[in-house]
Amino acid sequence: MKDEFILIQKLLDKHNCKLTSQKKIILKALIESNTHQSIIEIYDRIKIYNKVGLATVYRTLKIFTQLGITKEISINGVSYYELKIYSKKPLHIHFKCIHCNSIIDIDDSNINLEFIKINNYIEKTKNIDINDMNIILVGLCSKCREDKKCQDQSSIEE
Amino acid sequence: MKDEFILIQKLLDKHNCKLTSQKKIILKALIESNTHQSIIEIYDRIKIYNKVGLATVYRTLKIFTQLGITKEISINGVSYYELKIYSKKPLHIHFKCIHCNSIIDIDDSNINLEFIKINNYIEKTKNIDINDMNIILVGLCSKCREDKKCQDQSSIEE
DNA sequence: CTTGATGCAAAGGATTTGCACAAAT
DNA sequence: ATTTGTGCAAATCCTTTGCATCAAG
Repeated sequence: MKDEFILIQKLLDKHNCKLTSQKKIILKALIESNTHQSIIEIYDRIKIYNKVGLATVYRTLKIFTQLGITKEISINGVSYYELKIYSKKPLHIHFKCIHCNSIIDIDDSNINLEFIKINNYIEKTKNIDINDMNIILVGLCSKCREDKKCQDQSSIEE
Repeated sequence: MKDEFILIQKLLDKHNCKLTSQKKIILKALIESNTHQSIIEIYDRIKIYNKVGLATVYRTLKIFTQLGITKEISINGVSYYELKIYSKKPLHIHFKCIHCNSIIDIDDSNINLEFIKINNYIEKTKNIDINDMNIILVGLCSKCREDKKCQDQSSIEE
């Protein structure tokens, strides 16, 4: 754990930010979870054992995102955050099921490779710099897809 | 214009929705603009000549999006809408400049083709149905990129 | 003792909702 | 008449901000 904080410490230092106990608590929550979390989820999780204000969670994750420590994804007007540094899945896309509303990570090195290629192509042809890529697929997850199949089946049988 | 409303009329009928004068006004605003617009932008645009409430714009675009008439994209907690049916660029991605905050459409048939391939691959390997794809790239647009270059240049010269 | 960080409560902006009324079959 | 849509204002949800206080060099 200590090791992981060194780079973050440096990043914060560079921007005159202090690695306070609250920031450590929030970082811990990010490290412990291996997926995106909303502010409220993070807040509810840490407030049980620690005294941290909601506003601090908002402020901290905003700073973390500016420094590239976390990544922010916005779905239906709500922001979710996940660790970017040290992540086992640094580039991954999200899938939102229209039926059960769950948000699933899709992490596949073949896909990631394709996206990197596309990004390079866009950067060259459009003369822009791309720092980040947010992809959200929307559709039916495998579970709801099965459920729906069964449902359709039974309505035919009626 | 009339022709374009027939399919929409049918879609609305199927869901027991009426194609009211307000819905026509909003549709017109969507057709006239060839890019994404926020609710407020649409509202401000139409309220000059027509009496339409803000809530109606919200309600209408929610229905339109459910029926697949419009597409919703959410950036920084704000929803933007664009016509999906009859669109000249049915599949396109958005780019947000971190410097000037402008949101630019990127429409390129090569890119679109690649995305379709990736979608097919994901559908097969992950056993899901994909209805929609939201892609937002974040970075520096060509203009700000140039501005920054000049700035860096001058700071070197100092 | 100065600078930045925090917690709280209040304010803000985007969106939704309750309700009485209007429109259209 | 019945159903659906509308405008308005109030309510709601997520997020930001002002301010007094706290923590640390």
